[in-house]
Amino acid sequence: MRFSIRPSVQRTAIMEYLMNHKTHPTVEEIYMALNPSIPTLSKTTVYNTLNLFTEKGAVQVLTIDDKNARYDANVSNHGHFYCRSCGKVYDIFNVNPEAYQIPHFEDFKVDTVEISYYGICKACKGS
Amino acid sequence: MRFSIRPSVQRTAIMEYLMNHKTHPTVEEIYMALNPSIPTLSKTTVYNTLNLFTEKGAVQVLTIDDKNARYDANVSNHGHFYCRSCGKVYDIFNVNPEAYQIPHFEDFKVDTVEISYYGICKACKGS
DNA sequence: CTTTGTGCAAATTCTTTGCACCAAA
DNA sequence: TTTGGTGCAAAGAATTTGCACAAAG
Repeated sequence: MRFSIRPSVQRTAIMEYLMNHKTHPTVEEIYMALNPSIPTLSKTTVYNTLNLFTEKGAVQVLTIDDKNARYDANVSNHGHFYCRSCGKVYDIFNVNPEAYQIPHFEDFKVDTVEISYYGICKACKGS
Repeated sequence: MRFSIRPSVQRTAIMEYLMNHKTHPTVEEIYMALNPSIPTLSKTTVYNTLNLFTEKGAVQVLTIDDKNARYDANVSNHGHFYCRSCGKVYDIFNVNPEAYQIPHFEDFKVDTVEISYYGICKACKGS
């Protein structure tokens, strides 16, 4: 693992889960998914690990959902859609790509740009 | 007050506070600011009122700060900068205005676009 | 041995809910 | 006199913290 993070069974499993599930999972979802294969896993460790990954820039936290933090292993420029009905978070690619460029402001040193779309997804619209 | 919201002392005070303080205050900040002039005011009412305003589209909740909901009475198209050091939220106008247009996606019906910038503000940089 | 990681339990913080009382139409 | 608003206390939910034990270098 690059980013100078020492691997462990737990850390590797969490990173692999994030890379294989591009659903922007919550801490709870990651914990529930990995607990069967790592029965000793604690939610504290999931929190610790995701905080570490975030500090090191290995993953991005999305604040799109005010109830839970969502994690994304894709750190490249893309947006997200949050369905107000089912709560799922979807990736949005290739929309206003220039808006993701880090702007240079007089009074603020920007390091991250987050673009979030809110509404209802097709699946929920039908129901 | 338009938006078909019945006025009350509390509601009017909260809306006026938001219109006069464009600092994207938290529930706590609004409560603390108004409590001296309305001693009976409860935090529950601040929550109730802001939820009502949000449902009616009279104010916008910002999810930029994962710790607290921030409220903005300016519902027009603009972005926000969050200082990771002091936690203040600043308005960002006239940057990529086209990115605030509601996009039309095949699978998602979008009603809101939120653009958030994260970093360190000038005041915190110096310290 | 010394540093780092894990995980339990407890604490903290933000927000919502249930319910009784008050105010307005 | 019925509907809607307020506010207290309690509940709920997400996240962090303190600490002891385990693992790794």
